[in-house]
Amino acid sequence: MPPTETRASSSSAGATSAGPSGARAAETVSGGSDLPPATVARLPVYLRELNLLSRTGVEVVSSGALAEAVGVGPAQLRKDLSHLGSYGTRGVGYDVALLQAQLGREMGSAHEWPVVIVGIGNLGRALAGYSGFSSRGFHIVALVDPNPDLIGREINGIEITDLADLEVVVARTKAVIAVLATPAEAAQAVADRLVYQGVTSILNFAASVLTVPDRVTVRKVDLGQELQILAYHELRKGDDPVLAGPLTDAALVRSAGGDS
Amino acid sequence: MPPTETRASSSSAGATSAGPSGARAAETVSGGSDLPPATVARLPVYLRELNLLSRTGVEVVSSGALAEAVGVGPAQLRKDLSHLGSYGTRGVGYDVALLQAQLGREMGSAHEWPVVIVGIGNLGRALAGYSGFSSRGFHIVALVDPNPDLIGREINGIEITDLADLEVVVARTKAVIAVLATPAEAAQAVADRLVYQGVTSILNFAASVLTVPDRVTVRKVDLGQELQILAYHELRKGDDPVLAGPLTDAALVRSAGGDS
DNA sequence: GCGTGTGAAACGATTCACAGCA
DNA sequence: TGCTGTGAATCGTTTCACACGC
Repeated sequence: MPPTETRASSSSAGATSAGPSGARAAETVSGGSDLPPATVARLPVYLRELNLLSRTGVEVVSSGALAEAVGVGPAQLRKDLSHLGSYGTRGVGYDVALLQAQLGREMGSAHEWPVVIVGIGNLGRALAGYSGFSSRGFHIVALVDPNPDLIGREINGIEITDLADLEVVVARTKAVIAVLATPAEAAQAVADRLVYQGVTSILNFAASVLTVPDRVTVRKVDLGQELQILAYHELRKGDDPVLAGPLTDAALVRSAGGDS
Repeated sequence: MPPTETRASSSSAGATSAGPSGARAAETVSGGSDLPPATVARLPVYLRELNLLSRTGVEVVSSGALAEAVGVGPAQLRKDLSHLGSYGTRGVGYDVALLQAQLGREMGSAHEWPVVIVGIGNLGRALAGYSGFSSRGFHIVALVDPNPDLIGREINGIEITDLADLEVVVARTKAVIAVLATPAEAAQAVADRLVYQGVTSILNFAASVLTVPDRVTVRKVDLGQELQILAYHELRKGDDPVLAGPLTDAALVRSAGGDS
């Protein structure tokens, strides 16, 4: 019987933890540990806005102002921040620099994370040059692909390595975070090799479900899926059915609303 | 006073509806209308797997099998599907073709959605050629960018148009879905123009918060943010405190777990 | 028997509302 | 006075458990 594994799926779900087996991490004393996932997903947004504010010279923000800027409710922002401790001043607001520091610490902004990208197709190539990675402390240290036409070529000063050498590359660069931009069929096999080599976080752009051991965190980003969700909402907007819309016979009358 | 607007934020939240004003949609009788957002986010995944199954010749799936394949609990899958009606057979499972059809209808898979991409940088270029779009019914009908070096060039047979002509392009192509891959600073201005021109769904790759009228649905995908969330989890893994984190020499014995 | 469909319970996340402190 | 920090209320989602029909 194989050890505990989880399937990682939706674009908002990272999978880790929870092994029914031993583990039972010892509620470590130091920094307050795990925040609610929903909060974790928002912290980067707050952090980005704080960086922006501090660059503009703002020294203090109220929860109201910051919340407005990032598009959440003020109460939610306060609750989120309260999970990390009390870094605000009543009647005043939050010290931007302080909050920035605390938040950055929580998110590991100080670290320089080496990242390996596997699959240098359309998307992988774009990710290799994406400035949003490097600007947030992620260094692309290797590009990996099986295509002989690509191997040896450089993107942004990084040479593309043969997929056959994946193990070597991961070991050499000591990367624990990997980005998967391979075709769906290849994704699981690559993931297995990455994980075996010590990678514990995977950002998966392939449209397939990965099965990984519990200790590995996977986040899936499926661009096609995102558009499909938009299409879903499109379908039930404007009353004009797009013609070719076979269903939708009657009632899409927006607000049918004779009340009561 | 401008009409109701919402800020759209996290990668899992689409914003629409909810206007505190009138609306109050009348619980329309016909086809079961809006599904819970969490369900909507999963339907594309189910659909993809069903397509796969049907291509393999499978004719029936149980909730258990399908759930396993897409990485959710069987109960969740059944509840999700139950929102669209009863398309399964008790004691047997779901007819793949039928379910595929129903689900496809719900997600508008029959439609051919024209899509405009604004911002042909690294990412925009990749998205322009991304097969995951076209294969799911989304046709890239225009690429728009202000860079004179790009205007007139072609990607995948589509010519890049001047951002100045955005309105013309949207009008001509009748696109209601747009993809934003501009720098963060430009995103809001472009979004405003898109919305004014009749676009009602935006997939936003820019790392900034968009403010749009209520009727417009926005989904944000922030790739840097995704990595940051992974980094957060990385930070609280392996007990070895970081120290530039080479850890992993020892314990990666796949199943650390001497059971019990 | 077996697997769907579904109410009910459990859980988590968001919102409200207010006490407490600068 | 004003804004934070937080219990309590609300809302949505997931999970459980079982009745129903093939």
